[in-house]
Amino acid sequence: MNDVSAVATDVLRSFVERIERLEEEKKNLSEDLKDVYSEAKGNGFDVKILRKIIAMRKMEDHERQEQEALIDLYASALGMARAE
Amino acid sequence: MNDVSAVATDVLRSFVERIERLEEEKKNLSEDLKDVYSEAKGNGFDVKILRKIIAMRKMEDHERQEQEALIDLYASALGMARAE
Amino acid sequence: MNDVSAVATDVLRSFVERIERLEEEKKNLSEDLKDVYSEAKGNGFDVKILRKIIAMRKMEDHERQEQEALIDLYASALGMARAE
Amino acid sequence: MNDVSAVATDVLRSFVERIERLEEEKKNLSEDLKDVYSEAKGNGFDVKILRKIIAMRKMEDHERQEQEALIDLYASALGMARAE
DNA sequence: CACTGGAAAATGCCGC
DNA sequence: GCGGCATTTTCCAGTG
Repeated sequence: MNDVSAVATDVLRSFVERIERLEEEKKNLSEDLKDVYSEAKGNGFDVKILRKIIAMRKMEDHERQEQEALIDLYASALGMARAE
Repeated sequence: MNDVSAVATDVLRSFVERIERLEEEKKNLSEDLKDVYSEAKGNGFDVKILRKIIAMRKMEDHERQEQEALIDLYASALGMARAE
Repeated sequence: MNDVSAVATDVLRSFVERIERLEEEKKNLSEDLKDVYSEAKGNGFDVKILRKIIAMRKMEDHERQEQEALIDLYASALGMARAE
Repeated sequence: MNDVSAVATDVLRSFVERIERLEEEKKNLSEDLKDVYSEAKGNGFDVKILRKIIAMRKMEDHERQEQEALIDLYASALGMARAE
């Protein structure tokens, strides 16, 4: 194997390692999340409802951003119409 | 509000915060991952293939072989030529 | 509301309806597809593999071969044994 | 090839055909959708905004269903029988 | 012609 | 163990 591909191989290997490292961390966080839900369950909370609450809070956030985006969108659409 | 439900509310709030915190961290890692793939792309690697490689490494060898075998089986039943 | 915008409103409404109609039909087809896969599963077929087969058939031969070649290249650079 | 696998092959082939047929139909609908959006654009509508409107109508629908689901969820968590 | 955002598909997880 | 749901990942069309 020549030097060029040897270098590329090293770079590839490095990317693969970084990716696998990050995915490992993500997996750990997923497990932490599962644990927190379990703990909540152990404290008498209904996990399904808890998830729903989290989802709704996320959605409200998202919704707010959507509204903003829509306003921007209309604004630019009207701006473009005027420009032409 | 009585003491009992006040306590429950606090506990609930605490769970929600922990969950949202963890989800935030996961989201950050996902962005980091995206960045690494971008960087790899910038270095001339094919992201799609890279993802496939990562997936293959995740899979155990025998598992992968079983899957390949099944694909071959179905493919040959359908008269498909497989790439060598 | 004046005539011009009344007309535009009607036209808009008509587009929205046509779009939603088409999306509804698409959704129905997606459900049909799910059903067929379920039925295949009930007949002993491995759905995951079946999906892979369908994907392979969609891909042109040379395209598939190029992809396989790249995977081999990356895999061998990483010292991964490929299933034969 | 013996009779058993010959039969299985036929069944497999039949599933593959049904799936590909359905996917073909879906693809056609996607193209129809694209055409409608194009036509709307030709009539002076902003496609991006149009898509947003469609999405919002879908979301409002979805939202309503979510609310219903949440009520059911709380009701069942509290052990309340809901009217059927 | 690469990039972004949005649609579609696939995977994994949960309760039953 | 299976089906349904939610999340994640992949794909693709439109845009600059």
